[in-house]
Amino acid sequence: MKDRSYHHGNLKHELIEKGLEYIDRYGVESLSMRKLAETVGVSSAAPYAHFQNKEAFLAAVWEYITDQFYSRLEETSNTCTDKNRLLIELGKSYVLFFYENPLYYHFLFTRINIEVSEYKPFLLFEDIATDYLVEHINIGRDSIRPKILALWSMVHGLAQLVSVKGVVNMDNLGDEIEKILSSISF
Amino acid sequence: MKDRSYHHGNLKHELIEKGLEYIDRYGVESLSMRKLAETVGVSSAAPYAHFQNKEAFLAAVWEYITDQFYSRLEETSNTCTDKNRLLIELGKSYVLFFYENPLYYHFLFTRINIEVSEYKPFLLFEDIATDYLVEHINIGRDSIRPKILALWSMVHGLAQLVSVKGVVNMDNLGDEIEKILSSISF
DNA sequence: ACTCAATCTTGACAGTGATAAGATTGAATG
DNA sequence: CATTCAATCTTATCACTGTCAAGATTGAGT
Repeated sequence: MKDRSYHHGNLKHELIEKGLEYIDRYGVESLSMRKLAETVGVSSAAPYAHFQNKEAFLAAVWEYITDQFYSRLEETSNTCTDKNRLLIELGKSYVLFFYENPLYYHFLFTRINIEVSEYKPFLLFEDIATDYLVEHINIGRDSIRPKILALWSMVHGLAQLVSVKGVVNMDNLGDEIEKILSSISF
Repeated sequence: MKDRSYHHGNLKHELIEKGLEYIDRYGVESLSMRKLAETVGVSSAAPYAHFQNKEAFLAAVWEYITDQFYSRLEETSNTCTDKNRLLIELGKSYVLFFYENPLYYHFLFTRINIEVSEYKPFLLFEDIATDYLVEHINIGRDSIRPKILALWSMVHGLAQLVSVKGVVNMDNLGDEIEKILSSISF
């Protein structure tokens, strides 16, 4: 907590946290390394001791947010007692996470070339959805893939459409999402 | 076509076209007004005679791309003879448009605060989907809204997920999309 | 032929990402 | 405890960006 010392002591982590905060409020577009450095109380070149360049810094923030997203899904998965509602609850969490932080969606999914097999939140959703469908639908585990993708697309798309004005009634968003997700069948 | 004349003659339109081309190739992130001006063969401040600022310019490009998107959907709607396949074909066009121009999705849906009732491509999709469901499902026109949103979310989400590596088999993407879209029912 | 508004250029400003050179330090070593 | 050294931070600087004010150029209408 030595605010005035030459060595900040916790700069790397604080840059990520403050950067996250800034992105959440104003978006990536207007984030600058210099402003960020000043916010943290450090010279404009200091961040480059911890990150090769701005892109590398944003990548770090990207992983940070991804972890939050994953944790949210994981928590939902763990706390949901009614297995019949697991898929719906997971979908709700998926959508609500980005409704609560609209700028994250943009930031997470448009900057970096994601590979599905390496993106943990996707894999988690896929696993749970697969188990669910195997349990509730009478088809084999292999012919299930298109349904998984349909479901996933729906949740993923809804996560973004929710931030479009006028699409969904925002008053009781949870119910609204549930109504939409459960309006189709397999 | 007077390339060397003081007055360019067609600057505004050419800026939009070249800007579009650039975004398509490298993304919005790295687009600069100065480079663009140089590309077109004009001084760095010239664009500001036609656009208040960079944001206004990007807004113009945004409308330009939106028009293309809308035209694509409209054409599909007009040329599809089999009314039973209209919805599927529309969904395919929706997804394929962004597959062919992956950077457009990012550009269209993350910069500007869209209002549904003013976004023509959304309205078109909604109209067609509504007609289709009314025709094929035995429920009233009012209780149909959640299904529309589910369908739309799915198509919209798939449009983005398709650009994620490893999600869909790219060899015959059209069939793949159709398989996914038709794997659910209402 | 003249005028004028639209268009374009030049020159400047502050803010940006980034790098090189050097200053400061905490921690490990003797 | 003194010394060393690598990690960390500052300062100075670079090329580039968006944008504006001032003035130059021109085509279209009088």
